[in-house]
Amino acid sequence: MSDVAAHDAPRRQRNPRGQGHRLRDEILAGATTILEHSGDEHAVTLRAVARRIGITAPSITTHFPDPAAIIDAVVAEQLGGLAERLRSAAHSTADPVDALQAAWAAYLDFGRANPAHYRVIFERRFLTVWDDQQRPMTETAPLFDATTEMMIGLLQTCIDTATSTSADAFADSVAIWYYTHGLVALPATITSFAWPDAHTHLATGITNLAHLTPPARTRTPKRRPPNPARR
Amino acid sequence: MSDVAAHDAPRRQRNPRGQGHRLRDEILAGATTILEHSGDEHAVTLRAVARRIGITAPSITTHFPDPAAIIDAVVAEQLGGLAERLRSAAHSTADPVDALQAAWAAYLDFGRANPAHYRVIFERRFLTVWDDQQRPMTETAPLFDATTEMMIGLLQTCIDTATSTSADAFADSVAIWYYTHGLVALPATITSFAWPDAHTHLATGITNLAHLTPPARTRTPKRRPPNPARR
DNA sequence: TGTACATCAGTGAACGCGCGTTCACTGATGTAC
DNA sequence: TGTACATCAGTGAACGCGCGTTCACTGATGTAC
Repeated sequence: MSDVAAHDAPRRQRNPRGQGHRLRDEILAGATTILEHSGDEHAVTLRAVARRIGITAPSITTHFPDPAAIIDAVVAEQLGGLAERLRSAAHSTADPVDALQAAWAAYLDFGRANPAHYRVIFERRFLTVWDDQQRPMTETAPLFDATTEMMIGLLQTCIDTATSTSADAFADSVAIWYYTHGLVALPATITSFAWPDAHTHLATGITNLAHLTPPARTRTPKRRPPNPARR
Repeated sequence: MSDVAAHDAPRRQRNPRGQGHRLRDEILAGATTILEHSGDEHAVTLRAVARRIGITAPSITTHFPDPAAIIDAVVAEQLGGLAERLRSAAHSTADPVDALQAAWAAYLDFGRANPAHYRVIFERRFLTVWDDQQRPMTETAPLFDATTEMMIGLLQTCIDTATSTSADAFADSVAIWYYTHGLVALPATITSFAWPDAHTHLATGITNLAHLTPPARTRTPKRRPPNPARR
């Protein structure tokens, strides 16, 4: 009936002896697809994933204790993808201001292109970077730290090259993060509001929050009707 | 077993004839409590709400067709509470800049004091302000519009009194909204990161994004360790 | 003032569904001798 | 080179659970006459 059910794998060849761990990747891929199509992490059940990749539900237990563990693994994978995009964008130019803008634009693009994955990373009740016993998640924690450090470093470089008058690269980077998160998340939730153009808004927001010095991007004020138009 | 189950209502007196609609309020209150305690909208099931207020599940159907309708009603109610707080804060002072700051500080406080209710308003997949047929939700839509207009008006007043150099009250109000949403939502999700003080951050963020003119609040730059501390 | 009836505000048992979990099993492939 | 056995990668039936939904019912209260 559902889009997900329509793509059930009909038949499947068993992995060769010693290659059972390959199923882990298939489970992850199946869960990622279900998440993307449904937009709801609760749609990722053991049985739904099993149906999709053509195995039985108990086979998943070997690799993941419960659905939450599958989501954790999807989060780790997606966070890796996001980190790679940010790093790539930051390295796309030698100009410090452009690098800062490009990295946050990549963050915005990732969030808009992958709303379900963005949600599961940044809107789940707890992003499991550290587990219940405050032990870092092996994959996620160093990646998370390295990425935040890189983003802060981009603003620090602007400060060091006198293209930003920011007095606190950490605090102002967090400010940019708050802003960009809202830019991704609010329009995704409230679809009936007439949100302004995201990329223009991002660029001017970063200019303001990062205290970028002229020549900064110019702002073009617009007239608007008394009530925001609806789609 | 759970906190929710521990508060099951043991006995209940039936509403007098003609007062059946009172049950609607009890259902709403029960759902609000479950949401607040569990932090998860999926915990609001017909049976869970029924257990909590001491009725049977089918009795709810008279008032709400399904759990989503209950959540919609909770959202409408909570949005009303938020709107009232914003309005009250905005009217607490005659100074335009203080009024702007106070209103957004009230937004921040609401989000931090009621994380589960904030989530269900602003992080559900769709905020049902308009329904499937693009008809406005009777209660929610006018309230939503009036509140956004009021918040934009606060910045417009700053512009009109020359305490803001903003050229676009709408765009810059949306910018503040993005920022404040991030300030509420990101620390709620990522609890292991050393977030800076929220109220200080909010005040300086608004100052920057609203182009408030001096005498503005001064920023006190801080040193920080190379890696953010963890709790 | 009685009395029969209608209505309202729910109850309580039963149903099917999808879920996670269990447990005995299957059948291909490698290994010991 | 055979053959018995162990291991691996799963299968498939069955279980109990909470869920939304159905349906016949109950019992108090108002209304018509």
